[in-house]
Amino acid sequence: MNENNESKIRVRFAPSPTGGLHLGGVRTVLYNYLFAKKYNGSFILRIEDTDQSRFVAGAEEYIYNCLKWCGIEPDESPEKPGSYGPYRQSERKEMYRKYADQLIQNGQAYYAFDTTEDLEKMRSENKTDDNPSPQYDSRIRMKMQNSLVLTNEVVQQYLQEGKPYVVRIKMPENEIISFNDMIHHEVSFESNLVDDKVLLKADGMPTYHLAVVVDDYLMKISHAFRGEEWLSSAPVHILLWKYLFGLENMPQWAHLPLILGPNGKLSKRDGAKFGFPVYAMNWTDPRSEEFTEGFKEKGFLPEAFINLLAMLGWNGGTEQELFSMEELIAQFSIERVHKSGAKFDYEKAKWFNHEWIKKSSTEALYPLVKNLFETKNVDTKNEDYFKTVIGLVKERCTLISDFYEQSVYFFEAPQTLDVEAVKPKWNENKQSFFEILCTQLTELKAWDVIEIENCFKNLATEKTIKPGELQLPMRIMLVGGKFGPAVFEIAHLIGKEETLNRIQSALTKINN
RNA sequence: GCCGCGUUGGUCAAGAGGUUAAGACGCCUCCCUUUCACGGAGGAAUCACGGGUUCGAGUCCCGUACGUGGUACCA
Repeated sequence: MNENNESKIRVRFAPSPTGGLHLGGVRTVLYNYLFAKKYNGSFILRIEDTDQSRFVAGAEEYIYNCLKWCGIEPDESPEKPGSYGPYRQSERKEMYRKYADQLIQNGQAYYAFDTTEDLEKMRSENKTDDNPSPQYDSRIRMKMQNSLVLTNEVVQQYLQEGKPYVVRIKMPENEIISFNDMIHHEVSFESNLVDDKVLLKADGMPTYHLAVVVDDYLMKISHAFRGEEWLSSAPVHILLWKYLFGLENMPQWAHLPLILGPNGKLSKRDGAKFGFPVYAMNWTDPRSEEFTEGFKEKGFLPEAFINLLAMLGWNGGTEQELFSMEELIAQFSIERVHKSGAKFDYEKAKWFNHEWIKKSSTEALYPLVKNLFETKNVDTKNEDYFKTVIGLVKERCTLISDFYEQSVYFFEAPQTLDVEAVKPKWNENKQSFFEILCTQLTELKAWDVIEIENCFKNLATEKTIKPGELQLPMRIMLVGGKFGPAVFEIAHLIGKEETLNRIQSALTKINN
């Protein structure tokens, strides 16, 4: 970045509230946020709701919730206005028109009265194999119904009659429009190949193109990060900056590489198809009722989610892969953001979560796991006991939801036992071992790990069976399957009575 | 079609003219643990292709291929 420290760093994330917030969106927020925090700047959340037809109830609220979950608090937002409000574009509607008027007056934009039908007709008439999508550009604009073609009288008359119109930018001819992107560096376009984009819609709302420029100016945005899908429309924005506010005031652009799915741009359909979340949090479209799973509900820790997103397109240049938000803020640099898109790998994502679960304290995990067990209606006994269990099993949990199967047996006797794992090698001697074990354990004075283990091993020696051969059956009896921490540890925790009950009930099952 | 952007193992990636081309995920083998994990030791696997420039190219240039985005009164 430039060492121009004169003006304050101000960045923004500007989503349109039309549905779930996906991976790429969160990563854009993240990079914005990291950049702002690194340079002591401000991070602004602006809601780009200029398309009334795409309004979705609850979508804005949902965005706030996602950011909150991620641990990203905007410095300014519709909920927390700063001095550049309002922060919703729909509420700024009146601010855009004068800029559109200014452009028209300067001959840099014009009124266009073409109806949807006119446009369709133009497109179908000009459509050829070589040009499947004809643009409203310098070649055809003189054949349309606009203030470039119509006489001034007619234009005034239309305006007075209230005939619907849009304002289009008039792309200059034979110009090279170039700018310096923080990630892609020099990028250039030929003006002849860019169409006359609509700036102001018939309903008086600005399109993204006008709104983003005007708002970034008015909100004193210093650096503008957005997805690479915007790179193609950058020339329109550059021109608008030049016309309206001066290139010297334009924010520095950074077009972030896309996050790709298994085949192409990541979509919510990929998630359903390949079994991984795409949105930060659960989202149900209020109209279609279509449900899309979120990382949060899938069992991801926000720290892990942030970490894995940060690494998708950025790398500190060291071998470090696990970063907390603070570490990211300290080490993030836009220069190290990649140019190319990154394919999302769910396996790696789960690895990050696993690492973060291991890193997290029992204290931090407790409320999450407690909540999980509550939804499963399991009585988790007392808090200390629960926490001991969490500490014991956390290294074998990849997702928070794994805590259920990895530790239910500490609270309830297993519903099913993997008897097939013991039956083949079962015999009289082992049967007798466990029967005697029960009586010996009953008489055990102190119920601690060492005592239980000694009792178990001594008896095994007496019976001339290798303790190892008996530990697996014991485990199945207590846990139900071939997993979990040390058996004697489990026996100790669940208590004498429960241990004896489980052994006895398992014995009858094995003999059936 | 046209325009933009991109291309190091299956995936994420280090690399900024001279390296045995890091590391991580995943996979495989072994050790630890007579469970599952954790941990440890190994292994297979890569510079899209073709031309230049250079004593020397993954690194620079050109072309091709492929991928990806845009081509809306959506953002």
